[in-house]
Amino acid sequence: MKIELSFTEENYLKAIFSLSTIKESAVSTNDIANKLETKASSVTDMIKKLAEKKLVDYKKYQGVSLTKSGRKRAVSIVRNHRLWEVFLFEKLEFSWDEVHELAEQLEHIYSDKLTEKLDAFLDHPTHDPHGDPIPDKDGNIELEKNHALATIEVGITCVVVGVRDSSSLFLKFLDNSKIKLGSTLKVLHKEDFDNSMLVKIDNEERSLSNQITKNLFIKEVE
Amino acid sequence: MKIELSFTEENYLKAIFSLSTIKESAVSTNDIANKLETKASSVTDMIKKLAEKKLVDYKKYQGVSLTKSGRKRAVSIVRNHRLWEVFLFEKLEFSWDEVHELAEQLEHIYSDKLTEKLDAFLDHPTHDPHGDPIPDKDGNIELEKNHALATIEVGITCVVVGVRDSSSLFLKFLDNSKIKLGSTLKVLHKEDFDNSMLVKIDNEERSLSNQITKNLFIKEVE
DNA sequence: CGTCTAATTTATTTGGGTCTAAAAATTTGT
DNA sequence: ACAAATTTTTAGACCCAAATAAATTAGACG
Ligand SMILES: [Mn+2]
Ligand SMILES: [Mn+2]
Ligand SMILES: [Mn+2]
Ligand SMILES: [Mn+2]
Repeated sequence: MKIELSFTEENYLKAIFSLSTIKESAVSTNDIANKLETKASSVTDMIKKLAEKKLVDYKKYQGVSLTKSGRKRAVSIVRNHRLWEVFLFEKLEFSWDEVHELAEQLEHIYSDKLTEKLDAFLDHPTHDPHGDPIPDKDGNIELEKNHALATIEVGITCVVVGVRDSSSLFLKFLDNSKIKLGSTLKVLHKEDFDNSMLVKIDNEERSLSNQITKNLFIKEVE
Repeated sequence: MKIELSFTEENYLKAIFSLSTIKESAVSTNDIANKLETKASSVTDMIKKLAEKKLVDYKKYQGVSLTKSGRKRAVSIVRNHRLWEVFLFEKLEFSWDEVHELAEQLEHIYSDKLTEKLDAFLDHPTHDPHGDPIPDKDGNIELEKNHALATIEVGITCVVVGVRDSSSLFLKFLDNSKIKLGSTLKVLHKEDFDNSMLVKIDNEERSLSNQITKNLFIKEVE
């Protein structure tokens, strides 16, 4: 019922999906090569294969975009990935910087039934441990125009809802800084010189570099 | 720290392990070929690769046996497999005839940490849903000289502790027959003609063919 | 038009796994 | 003990997925 794809093919679909949510237009060969750390020529090859299988629309030199079924497949991999991350984080008590790597493996174990059972077992979570939304069974994914902490005005209070950078390094830094999803923080000052920010968190004043504030997604609270 | 092996290499190790628990001596090329549904020549090829990697001891024409490290690896795959089966069966509520296929995939996701976390989450189970023993972290595995129901004398009462055949067909048959691990049954009669057996189960008399009694592991109760 | 950049083609490579057919070693049966 | 049968190993080839370097081409744009 669901065509067999290799891990690599699935990873290409995921990459194209993720790139096409950033810029709305067709995705370029180079961008994909870049993301997957491979060469443009390899990407062209793979794109042809995926086009054969009707997973992408492809016109030479015009970039590539997912078809209905390609998008569906990509989203289901993302759903799988994020559900496994929740499982690893909540049930097995892995830390949020460890889950991604394992989920990269687990996401390819494809079985609709497994995914749905897992989803039910986890009580239909809506977000993964990094604050990213989990697509529903039908492939609908909440597209939240996240704003980064960096964009917030002085005086506003907000709560952390996600991270842009899920690298182990950044996540560990946040752990050490006692910043996690749900943490409340108030912007006290923005430093024009280096774009760093002074915030109050846990009744403590802390300076966060632009590198950090760019990568923290927040929601304002009234 | 743990050498990378392909799925196929791991499956060969598992096959050799499983065959060498049956007959104590070195395992023959043909037996492996048979088990993995491949050709003897392919097996020889693979054995050489595994010997290179010091996972098996191999002398031409003398069959093959696992080295310490080969055995360790094989056992850890089996451990992984059976823990995932428990997870799928107990937590996700898959039926016992569905879990094996998925576990064949999941067993290859190798991460010591994942295995140990899973083990703890499941509360250190000792047996999988088919009654097979789960090796411990150090690779010790209970070798129970299982006897089949077929070998039991008339008049004895016993309890089902495992199955030899884990095929979906057999397991579904058992489900339909309301026979499961822990079921108690008493042998009323053995039919010499076709080796079938008359048993009392759930206060009901039932005739079980030799095909069935050969594949049910039991423990006598006093 | 000419030039630059991005994309594609082509020809090869690498790695993993398998197979057939023929040769060699071992086992079996008398 | 020896020929026949069986098992195992070799040698050579094939196939597939994926990647690459190098050469070529298309598009964009001043
Ligand atoms: Mn992730
Ligand atoms: Mn995530
Ligand atoms: Mn199994
Ligand atoms: Mn089992």
